[in-house]
Amino acid sequence: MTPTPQAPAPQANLELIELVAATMTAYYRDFADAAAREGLTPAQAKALASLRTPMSMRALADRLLCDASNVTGIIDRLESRDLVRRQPDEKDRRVKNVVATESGSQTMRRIRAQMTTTQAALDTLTEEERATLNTLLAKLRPAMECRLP
Amino acid sequence: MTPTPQAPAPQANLELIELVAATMTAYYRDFADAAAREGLTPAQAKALASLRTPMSMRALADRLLCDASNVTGIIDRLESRDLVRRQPDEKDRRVKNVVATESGSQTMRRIRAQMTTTQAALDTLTEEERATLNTLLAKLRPAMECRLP
DNA sequence: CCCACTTGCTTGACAGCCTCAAGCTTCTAC
DNA sequence: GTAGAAGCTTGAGGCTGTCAAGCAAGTGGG
Repeated sequence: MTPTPQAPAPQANLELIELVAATMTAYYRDFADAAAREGLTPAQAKALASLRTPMSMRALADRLLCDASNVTGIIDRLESRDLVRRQPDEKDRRVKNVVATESGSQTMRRIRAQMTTTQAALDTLTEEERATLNTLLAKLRPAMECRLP
Repeated sequence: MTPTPQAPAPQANLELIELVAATMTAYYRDFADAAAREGLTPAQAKALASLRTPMSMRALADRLLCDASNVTGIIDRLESRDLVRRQPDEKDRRVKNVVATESGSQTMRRIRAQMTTTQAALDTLTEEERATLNTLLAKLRPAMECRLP
């Protein structure tokens, strides 16, 4: 497959891609720092963040795009701190549903609140600019999340 | 500096932050997948990507925001594959400058070229939209990268 | 019913990432 | 010089990630 008929000059995207990379790196650092302040690793915080709603181990592994055995370890460590609980599923006794405890939810709220760099950066934009960015990212999202082989 | 006089309702940013998070996650996955196709871990690819220009171990550790001892291991593994070389510095004999080999540079170019999901996603935007996104991210960048304690 | 098969979760082995503390060599400044 | 700082490496130890193997529990065909 050749590139789209009138593909944008690849050159045109280079700077943009670099900007996306830089933004994402900064965002990740902000997230990791906030998690660390609560004594969580990025992977633990990511798992906890996914548990706004309860979820089986399997579903969590799919969401985090990693092996189920990896999730076992992460949830073990969260559970040993009472941030999360494993509940047997009623219908299928193989399944364990993971639920955030009240303490886990509070921790997650604190982490979100402590991502001050991202917040502050977004606040340097005008309201209109934020709206535009929102629109653009929303348009970008589906294609970004589409999963190739 | 306090936030702008009429700071945006925090509510206004919630969706935007979630979009940034989603975009960042997708971008990182694209990067990690492309690196994996070349047999590199994300950390190795990140280091290699930083070596467009040669750099001391110390400088690399600062750039990657991690401990110098960590960089030793990463560079060890890259060097054992001839993607990178340590060169003694002429002026300061404590320093080792890390240089990407030709093979290393080629590998990095292939990784960048294989980040097809990100490329394809950006191509769903019109030329004008890409320009706007570029402007917005460029404006966002300095505040995103500013390092708080 | 029973068998084979699949699915959900856990365990163990092993590699890589990451940090800290300790150590070596080489500057740098007094 | 000599003390201290700076650059790099090593070793210990925890976390993340993958794979292979195993157990328990659901599923479907004969």
